[in-house]
Amino acid sequence: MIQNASFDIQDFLPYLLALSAEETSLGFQRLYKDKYGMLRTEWRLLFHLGRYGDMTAKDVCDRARLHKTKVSRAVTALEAKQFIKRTEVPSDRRHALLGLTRHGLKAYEDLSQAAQSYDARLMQEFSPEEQKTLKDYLKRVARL
Amino acid sequence: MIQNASFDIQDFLPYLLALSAEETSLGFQRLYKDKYGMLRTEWRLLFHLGRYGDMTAKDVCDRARLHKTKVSRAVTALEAKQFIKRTEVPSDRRHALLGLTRHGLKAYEDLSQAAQSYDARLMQEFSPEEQKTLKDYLKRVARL
DNA sequence: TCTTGTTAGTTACATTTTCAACTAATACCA
DNA sequence: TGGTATTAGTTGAAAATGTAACTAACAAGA
Repeated sequence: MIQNASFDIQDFLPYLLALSAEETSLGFQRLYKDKYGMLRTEWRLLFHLGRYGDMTAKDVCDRARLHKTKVSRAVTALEAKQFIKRTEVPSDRRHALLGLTRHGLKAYEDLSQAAQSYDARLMQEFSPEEQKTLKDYLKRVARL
Repeated sequence: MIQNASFDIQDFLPYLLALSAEETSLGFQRLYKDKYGMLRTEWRLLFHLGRYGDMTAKDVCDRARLHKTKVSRAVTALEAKQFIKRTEVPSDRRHALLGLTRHGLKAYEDLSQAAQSYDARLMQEFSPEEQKTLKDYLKRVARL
């Protein structure tokens, strides 16, 4: 059925990454979406605060590679859901420090655990060496 | 600055894939978006028709793993831009065969070439063996 | 041939994302 | 001190996506 052998889209890295990302994100989405009513950006924000501690929205933008409007809306949403709180910084009232509430911490711990299991499930088809290789390569591609 | 060492989001496969996909798709997006005014789904449709020959929208859904509404809209858009034409199948008037116009074929050839160069550029940091390994692993993750 | 079920594709609507413009606070510098 | 430039974050409108309901054509059995 192959017509033009010039270049196969199935070997195009951005396409392979897009398909893989779609394939793997759907399963995890159910966890944070159905259970906590979160959006992808909200989950990322939660994880960054949980893992790396309090930081400003700007820090989240840089670390999580998210646009400021996305972060701004995620902050509003997670604040409304009582997962995070913001504390104004008196020395520079332009930004506010974001941190998890007790409730947010619980959600983070639960989702973090779930992510770990889900990751293990996804990776079970790969040997430990392969797992390390795959993730190392992806970090290089993502410039992490 | 690390607070909770339980599980690092940077090692979570869906997250790594999402970042890598975003990182690599942006560069290519400029090509099909700015030059041809195409959307991601439209580019995928074009590539599938160019590479694998004429097929119905349903075939595209299955092969390209796209939802039928996305494909339906991409078909309408690419038809309006004169990149593809549809031919009704008399034996079953429910579906129509999609194929590239001369204009669409030129766009496909151009973009296919651009994709190849872009892919090479992305992969140049990897040795030939590493390139093969990375893509093989991704195909396994994506269940291709 | 009716009627029930399935399939291909479209349309409508709600949700998300993106983009650009905006406000408010601070920094820099003549 | 005053004026301009930056920076953090918000808001609104437009574009894109996802979901579900819909139409039209065909299939298959009573």
